[in-house]
Amino acid sequence: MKTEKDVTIYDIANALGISASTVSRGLKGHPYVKNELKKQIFQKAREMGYQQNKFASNLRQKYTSTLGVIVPRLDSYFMSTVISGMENVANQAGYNLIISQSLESAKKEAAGIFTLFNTRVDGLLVSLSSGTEDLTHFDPFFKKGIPVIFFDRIFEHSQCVSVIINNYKAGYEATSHLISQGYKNIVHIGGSLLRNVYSDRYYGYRQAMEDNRLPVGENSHIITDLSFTGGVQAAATLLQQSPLPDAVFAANDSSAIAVMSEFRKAGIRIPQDVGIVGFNDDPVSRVIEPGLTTIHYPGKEMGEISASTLIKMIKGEQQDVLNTIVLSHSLIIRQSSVKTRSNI
Amino acid sequence: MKTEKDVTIYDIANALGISASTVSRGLKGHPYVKNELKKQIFQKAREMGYQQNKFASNLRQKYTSTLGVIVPRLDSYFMSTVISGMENVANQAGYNLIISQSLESAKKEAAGIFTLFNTRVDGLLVSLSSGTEDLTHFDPFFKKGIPVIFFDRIFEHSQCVSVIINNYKAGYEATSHLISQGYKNIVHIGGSLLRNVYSDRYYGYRQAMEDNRLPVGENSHIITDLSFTGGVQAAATLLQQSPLPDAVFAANDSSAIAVMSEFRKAGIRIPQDVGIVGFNDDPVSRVIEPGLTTIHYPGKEMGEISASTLIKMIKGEQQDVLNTIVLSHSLIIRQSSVKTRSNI
DNA sequence: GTGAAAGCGCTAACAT
DNA sequence: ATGTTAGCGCTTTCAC
Repeated sequence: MKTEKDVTIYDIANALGISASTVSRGLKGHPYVKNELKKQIFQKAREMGYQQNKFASNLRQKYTSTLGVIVPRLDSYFMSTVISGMENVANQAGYNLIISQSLESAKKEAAGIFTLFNTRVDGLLVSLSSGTEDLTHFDPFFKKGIPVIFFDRIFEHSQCVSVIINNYKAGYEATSHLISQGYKNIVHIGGSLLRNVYSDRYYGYRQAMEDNRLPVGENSHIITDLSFTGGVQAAATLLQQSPLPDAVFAANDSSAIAVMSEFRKAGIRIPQDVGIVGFNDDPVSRVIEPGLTTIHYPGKEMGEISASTLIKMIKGEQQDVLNTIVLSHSLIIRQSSVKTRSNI
Repeated sequence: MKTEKDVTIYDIANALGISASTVSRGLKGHPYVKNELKKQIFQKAREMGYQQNKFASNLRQKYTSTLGVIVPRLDSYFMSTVISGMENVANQAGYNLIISQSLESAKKEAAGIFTLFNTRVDGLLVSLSSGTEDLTHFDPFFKKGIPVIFFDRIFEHSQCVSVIINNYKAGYEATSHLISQGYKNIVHIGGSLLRNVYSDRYYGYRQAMEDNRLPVGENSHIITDLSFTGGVQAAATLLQQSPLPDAVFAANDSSAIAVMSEFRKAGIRIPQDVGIVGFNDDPVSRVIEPGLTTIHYPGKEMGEISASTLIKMIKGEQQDVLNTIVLSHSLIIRQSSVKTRSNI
């Protein structure tokens, strides 16, 4: 596919009757090169259609100006906002983003990480797959001292910075809100407890229940893949319980909405009969009826902060003591969980 | 940041008492190397923590196994499914994806394209920004014969393959459906006519109106950025018209839903008073009430086909005559546009 | 200020 | 089947 030969700094040097090293220096604004000459070099470079060869440059310099990103899935609203935020920051700082997805498989994750390592990314931005059990596949990065940042779905590691929200608190707040509305028999629909995001939300839920002396039965916790379909199935399970739970706190909006939709089909009124709270503040949650109460989750900011922190680490501008960055979340109260007249 | 020296094929060669070229050949499964030796090489490589240096390899080979992607925005459901599809295919074929977004600005698009060119991507996957007026910023790619594929928001170009759906037909079908339901005063909310996706949908709409001898007034076409907010504004404009239109065909689901929501707030019944059709089949459209009639749009497949075609082109396996790939869409009829008893 | 020259690590022609 | 060797294009001492 590649045809014509590329213009190199040697070609420019020849055309100008100077040496390649001077061209190299001139092109990157080295102070030793006379301004006059610099201009000529730039001029000639443009004229000849010069394109710098990053491989050769990288080969010498040992860095790539590339950040690796690996996430469970690309096709969720939350993840796309995160990545959008990362792209903004990376781009402005002169970094490229190489993106891959694990599709929730630990194996695919390991393979992706390996590829990114071979691609010699300067740093890594990671949100773990639901199946990941340990961090051994990151060892090459740790050994080489290449910075790794975990965001959202993290794993505690002394060498890594984590960017998260306080999922425990969010889970606690969501549940407390339901309790304050008079709901008592509250069920939690969550994801794999291997992942901090889901275990924290779950324990937050439990704590809130306990603090209010509400019982948590063994049927009160359903673990799903948090897909819409998973939510439909969970709803079917719940509909067989008697008594029916009077509220559901789901660890994401998709499953919350699936449950809401199935319950309504079954003639259950939301929020009068059953209250529902989701998680993520997906745009769906504000247009659906009734509006879904949910936890707002700063995706774009999470992406921006993760990327900018990573870049600082790469440049050695980051203090080593930094370990965790916690972003603030907020409970967005809509109609799906409000029994009383008060409304927002 | 980079500390310890990397292990090279020379180190492996030394350790094994053989030459670097044999190691190189062994590592990539060259048939000339004895199986026995191959095993030793792999074994040693793993033992020493060898990591292949892609720069050096690329520098020699002149290709990068990297595909550049540039899209208007990353944070839409449609785009994230497209990219997810691309990532699947690229990854399986051993390609990396470098992704950047133009944020609908022609200037940012040009800058992104330039960076991708310098990064020496082997090929380009592009969906144009709404502001792009010509293709001059792609010239470096065309000149060098690097394959470019346009998907969704395309620009006709003899050297490029385009992957699209038939937006004209989709617009025609959406509008015809509304007409068949008895709606007559149908308004279209669309995007920039510079982009095929929006102009085609618009002309499809017009043609359907014309074929049914329905008038298209000058107020019948509102151009917005197709955001939710844009939809809210469009709704405000429409609410001032008298008579009120009795149906809206919007070029995406976000604005359709915004209009639906605003109209309902104003006491207008959907679909009895006003019928609404969107575009994209965003997951929202099936959970909202009433369900939104919309055009299903195969995002993931569009991504997969674009990527696999690009890879074929890079490898020279693609026939040159190929110019456009049209994927099929379908009209998903839900409640928002159905006046009669028939329902799906 | 500018030039000469030695690599960076890998690959591929050529030799054996 | 394996080794030798000459670059790929750039950066970076070290001279001058």
